[in-house]
Amino acid sequence: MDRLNQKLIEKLKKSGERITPIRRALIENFCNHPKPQTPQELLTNLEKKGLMANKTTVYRQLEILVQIGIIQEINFSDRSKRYELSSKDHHHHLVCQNCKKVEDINLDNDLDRQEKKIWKKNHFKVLQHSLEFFGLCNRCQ
Amino acid sequence: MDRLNQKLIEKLKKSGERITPIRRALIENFCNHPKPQTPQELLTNLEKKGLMANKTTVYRQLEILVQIGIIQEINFSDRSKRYELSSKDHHHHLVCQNCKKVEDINLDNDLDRQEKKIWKKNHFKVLQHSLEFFGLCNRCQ
DNA sequence: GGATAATTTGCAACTAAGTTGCACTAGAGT
DNA sequence: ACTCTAGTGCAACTTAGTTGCAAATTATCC
Ligand SMILES: [Mn+2]
Ligand SMILES: [Mn+2]
Ligand SMILES: [Zn+2]
Ligand SMILES: [Zn+2]
Repeated sequence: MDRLNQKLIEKLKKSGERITPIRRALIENFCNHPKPQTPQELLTNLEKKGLMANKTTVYRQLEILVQIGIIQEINFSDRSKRYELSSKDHHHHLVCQNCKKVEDINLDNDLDRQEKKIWKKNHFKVLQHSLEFFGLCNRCQ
Repeated sequence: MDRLNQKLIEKLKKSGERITPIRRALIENFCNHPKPQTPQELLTNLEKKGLMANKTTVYRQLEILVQIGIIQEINFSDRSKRYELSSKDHHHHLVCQNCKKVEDINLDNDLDRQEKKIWKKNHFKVLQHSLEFFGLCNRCQ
């Protein structure tokens, strides 16, 4: 966990970005929270750690961290986007509509096959996809 | 096309809703435009037909039409949600990132299988999912 | 057709997410 | 320590969507 933290800071540095308290805190936060977070939630979490950041800054940092590939954007069809550490294995989510718990799920081979089919059938070149499942977790049924 | 129109008006009426010019126009619009539209686009399209509607009204009608099941909400991860006629066969979309063209695509058996697997493995009851593909259409590659 | 009651509509004011320009601050290399 | 550039905060703005309420419209009953 702390190793990951260091590794990501290195990655930031190598991309030519400066290491600032806010960036450090954001990365640390992402390393410790597996659940995809909204900018608003991030802002609150930073405050809890005693760092009064500005929302403009958070939005700007999120954009940069996405570009570098440290985090990724996820869409749960609510008002605002969410962000989580980008993992090596591309995955999707099971979102409980009741308790809001989020589970990771991995079914990538299948999606790859789909995209190849799409290429053959529709001559459409898929560059990315979004897939999320909504329902009830084992506790909430 | 015109038959469909009538059928949907009937469905509205049976659900206890009144038939108003705006509702008529909205349904007609959905019948004639296959592409998923934003509330803003809908508003503009109604205006083109000479119907000056209010945005509040459009938002309220969209909510009702979704509840009745006449239209469905789609999320292309942009700023605003989109709406299209709900078809009998649940489907997904290929969205061209260049020309914004939208193609329908049907791969439901596979998703059903996935959801059964998810049930067995994670004990998560999937109630709905969102899946959209983004990339380049045959013309734009 | 006209009165009535309940829906629907429009308006204005509001919330919430996100963006922009600009002046000020603070990292990193010398 | 100095300098230059990148990062930050603030205020003002945009855009999507929501809410309360008064006025207009629809369906129903006579
Ligand atoms: Mn995840
Ligand atoms: Mn469609
Ligand atoms: Zn749950
Ligand atoms: Zn295209």
